[in-house]
Amino acid sequence: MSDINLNSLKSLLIFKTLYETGTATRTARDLGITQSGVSRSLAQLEENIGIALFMRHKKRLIALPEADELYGEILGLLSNLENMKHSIVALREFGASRIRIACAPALGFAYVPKTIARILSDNPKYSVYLDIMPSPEVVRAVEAGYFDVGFVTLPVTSQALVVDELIATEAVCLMPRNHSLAKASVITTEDLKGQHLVIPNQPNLAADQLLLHLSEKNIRIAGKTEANIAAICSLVANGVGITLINPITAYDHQATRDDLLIKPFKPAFHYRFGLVYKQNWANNRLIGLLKEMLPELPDHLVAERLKD
Amino acid sequence: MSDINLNSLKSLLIFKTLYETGTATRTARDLGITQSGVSRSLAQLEENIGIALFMRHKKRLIALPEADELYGEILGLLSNLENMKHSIVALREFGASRIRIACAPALGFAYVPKTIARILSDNPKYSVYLDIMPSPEVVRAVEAGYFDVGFVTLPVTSQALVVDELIATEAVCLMPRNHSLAKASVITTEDLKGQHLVIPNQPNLAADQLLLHLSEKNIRIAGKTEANIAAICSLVANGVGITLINPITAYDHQATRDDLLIKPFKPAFHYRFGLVYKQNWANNRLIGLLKEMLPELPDHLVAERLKD
DNA sequence: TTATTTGATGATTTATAGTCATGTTATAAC
DNA sequence: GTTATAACATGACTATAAATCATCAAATAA
Repeated sequence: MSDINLNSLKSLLIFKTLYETGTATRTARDLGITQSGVSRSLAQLEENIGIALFMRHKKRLIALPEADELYGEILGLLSNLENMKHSIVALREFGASRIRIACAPALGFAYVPKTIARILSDNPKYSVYLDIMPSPEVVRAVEAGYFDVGFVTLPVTSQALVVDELIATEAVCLMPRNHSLAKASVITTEDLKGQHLVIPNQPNLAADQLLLHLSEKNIRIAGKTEANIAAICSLVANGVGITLINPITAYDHQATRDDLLIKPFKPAFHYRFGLVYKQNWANNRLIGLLKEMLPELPDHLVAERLKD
Repeated sequence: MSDINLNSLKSLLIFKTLYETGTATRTARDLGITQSGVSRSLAQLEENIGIALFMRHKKRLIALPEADELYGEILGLLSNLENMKHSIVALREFGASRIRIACAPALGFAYVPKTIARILSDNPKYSVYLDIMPSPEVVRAVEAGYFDVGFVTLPVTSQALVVDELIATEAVCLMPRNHSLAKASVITTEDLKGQHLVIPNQPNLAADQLLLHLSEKNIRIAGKTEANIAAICSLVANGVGITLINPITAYDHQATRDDLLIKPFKPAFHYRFGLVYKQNWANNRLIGLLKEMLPELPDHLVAERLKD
């Protein structure tokens, strides 16, 4: 008597139709059941919620004020339910349509946004949430469930996540168009002698390798500026110095300004980027799209072993 | 496969708990059912909506991205349902909690609003909708279902509605405090000779009776002003003339200004007010309250036969 | 290796929802 | 007044859906 049991939405639907049509017979016909079924359903609903909803007067069902109010409530609930059904259809059709992406800075400012834009132009239904953070934080955020997938600089060590390698490239040298090295076709470690270097302030495998290499070869640079990766290109363009940087970031920035030059660099410092996610996302359509829709890199930037 | 059958909310609740607890065993314990029931319910839900929600991996259930989204949807739906249950409990406790009241002007500006205020101060849960219109329109509006109850001037003829008589009073004479008749203790028809009368412009039994009576007795008045009942008292207070009016309106207005006098009038012109509503509201609690909570009238205003 | 935990499944029971046949009451038609 | 029609209720029955029991298989912890 006291606790309301609304597991069966059917009785609510029958009530709603009854309220709208006014007679049990008509309701039964509309819903494709029998009149006695409607009568029973109503009686049971009233018993269940402990409220008389219709007055039985001269063999007619007359809606009581309580029925008016319940009807209003039910309209809301049923429309909510209808929305959910639509969402389910969409889910079935397109799979999960929301993805939270954490992205390392190297890819986060243009490369991944470009990818997302491509996906969304084909499938406007998806919702995307994108944030940029250093690779180690990306890994932690995905492990913790704050994000669904992460773009990271490889290698990463995480036994909880699936790691797909996506891109392998070699560092390139970025310099102002009017730089003294502008005519060289390839830049080497030797060329850096006496130069001012601009390097990322985040721990960075390639930059570390470079500095180690310079010290091994006993090459002295004029000085260095450490900066956030988003600011490096601007520093270079303004003549602060030259930088060794992953080619994706380099091309992303060069595309928006004409005062920068990109040069190959020897020896090769490798950058590898990948996607990390939990096992349960393995067969997800959005993950698939993220991999498929990555912009092509200029051929000469792709490391040999990924070219096949 | 294609049409979604969500008659059973139970499966949604089981899914929700499963999503939250992470294991079917725990879910079963929490919900007081068996583990096999949970397993079956989930399998059936997935089959029903055509979406895999959990990945079965090493005898564990791992939520898929689709489950994340469905969970969000279900939270909304279930909170909606919870609200509805609360509404139902309130309905059971207090009956229908919304009432639409149509009211004749005589009672609509102060008497009924005062009643409503009393009811709401005791039971803030109720929602009230109040409108003012002439008695015949009140009757039609209630018959048509646009309003739940109506306060009307009696008599009314409607076989579709229940009519409860609430108040029987006699017309009183309202005049400015500085009027020449201000010293009389009782006003009679004779006293109206040569006076300017202010009367309601709506068809009105008492006013009609008065005019008939005056013409029968061959009493000539100086002139008359017909006005909306809401404006009559202001006209009187400003010296336009005197009026014969129902005592409720008279006292309502006199209470807010000190330049008006109320005098008994002979012979008696009766006013009767009543409540009209459809049969299905007969036992409604709000109707009962409306009757109970009417402000007391000063004793001398109540007609003899209602005094008991 | 053993004990424990987890989810899945066949067989069975239980509970629910609905039908059928019929009854009663009211209204409309003749 | 009689008859036909239409409304809702109800006892008895049935089909369907839901849950259980008992048991299995896989994984993990002791």
